[in-house]
Amino acid sequence: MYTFKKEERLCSQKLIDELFHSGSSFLLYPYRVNYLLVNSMEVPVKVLIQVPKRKFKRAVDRNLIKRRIREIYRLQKSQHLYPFISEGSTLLLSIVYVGKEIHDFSLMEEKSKKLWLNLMKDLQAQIGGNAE
RNA sequence: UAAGCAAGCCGUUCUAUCGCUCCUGUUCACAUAGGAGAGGAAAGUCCGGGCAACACAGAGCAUCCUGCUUCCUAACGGGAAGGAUUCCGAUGCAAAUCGGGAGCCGGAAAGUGCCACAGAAAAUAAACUACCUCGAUUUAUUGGGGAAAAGGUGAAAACGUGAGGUAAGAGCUCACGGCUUAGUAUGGCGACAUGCUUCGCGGUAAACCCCAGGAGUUGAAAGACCAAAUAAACUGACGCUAAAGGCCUGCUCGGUCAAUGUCAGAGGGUAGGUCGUUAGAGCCUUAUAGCAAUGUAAGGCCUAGAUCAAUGAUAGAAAUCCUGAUUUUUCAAGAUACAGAACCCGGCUUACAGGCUUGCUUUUUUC
Repeated sequence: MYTFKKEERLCSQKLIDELFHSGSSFLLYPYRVNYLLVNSMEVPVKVLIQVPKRKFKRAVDRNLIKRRIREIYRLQKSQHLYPFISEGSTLLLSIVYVGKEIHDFSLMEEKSKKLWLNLMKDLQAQIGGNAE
């Protein structure tokens, strides 16, 4: 359950291009999220985590934030994310850290819970819209 | 004993749960067991090499880099030892000796240029005050000449001191001394040192320049290989004739070509993957040569390998530091630096909480 294997990461250049060209996005401080539903692959969600070099000059800081986000995603995904993805489709997801400073793990955890709720709402609205 | 400086070394530890990357074993597979998993700077990308591709007859010019000597090294702009210069300290009347530092240490006597402000003058000399001298006169002014000693200016004023010399002066001459060129003798592998003879006496080479030595360009996004899918073109096979077309032939039949269709192939090399790529100028121990950098020999060890990029998160305990309270050992809160491998090595430079070791200097105490 609490895994984070290679297959769950978004590595393909083509998929990334597709996500940023035709995907939707919203902002929930300190994250910005891009997402796109595509046809099914081997996993329900493929995720991409980014921390901009412009805001954090030192590699140590960027690594720390990326590792925290990854850990939060790993612990929360099965509870908050997977049940809402319908079978036969995969969600491409990009999480960008836009905060200016490094926050505590607990705060980031709280924020990300809100993030999932927000994301689910948007997704449901989108699916409903398509059906009409 | 305390403080400061320099050099070297270390640079949080343990447990539990849940993960990540690689390797090995088992398994058809799903899985599962075991092992390994950031640094002294991994950083800056400043030098030097390996490796790779491309370029390259030979010679010259330009450009750039290096610049005391010898040694070490794969190589270096790095290091070691030494020389000269210079700074600090100690001893000493002084000369000097000893100890500890410092650095873009070839040439200004090949040539050219430049030297702010101030000052008379910043370099073939030059004359503001003052000095000497020859005139002119209105007798305190003016003109010519000599002179670089004195004044003041400046970062720097034609080597310093003394004597001779002179109208007054001047390395103009002499003595002693300083720096320096060339020659020579001795010592040293050499830089260089010491002596003698001799030439000369502002600075600047990070201004041009001269001398000696050296440099091909680009970097692992190098480069080598495998190779879906798709489109057009190519090749082959099959299929096809209802009509039209080219050729054999003026016509008919027949043959053939082309086109359309289906299938296959080759090519190129996109997506993606493999190698390069972690066994190396490697690490550890011992012996040995050397003042040392370092070399040699023997034995042992295998010690990160990701590719959008692993090495983490949470909880608990311990250690250290600091602040406050208490008061002389307890409690509470906080902190635990700089910083994250990306082809690999050798250096240099910069960052760094806290701790340890060694050396030197100063201070205090005791003998």
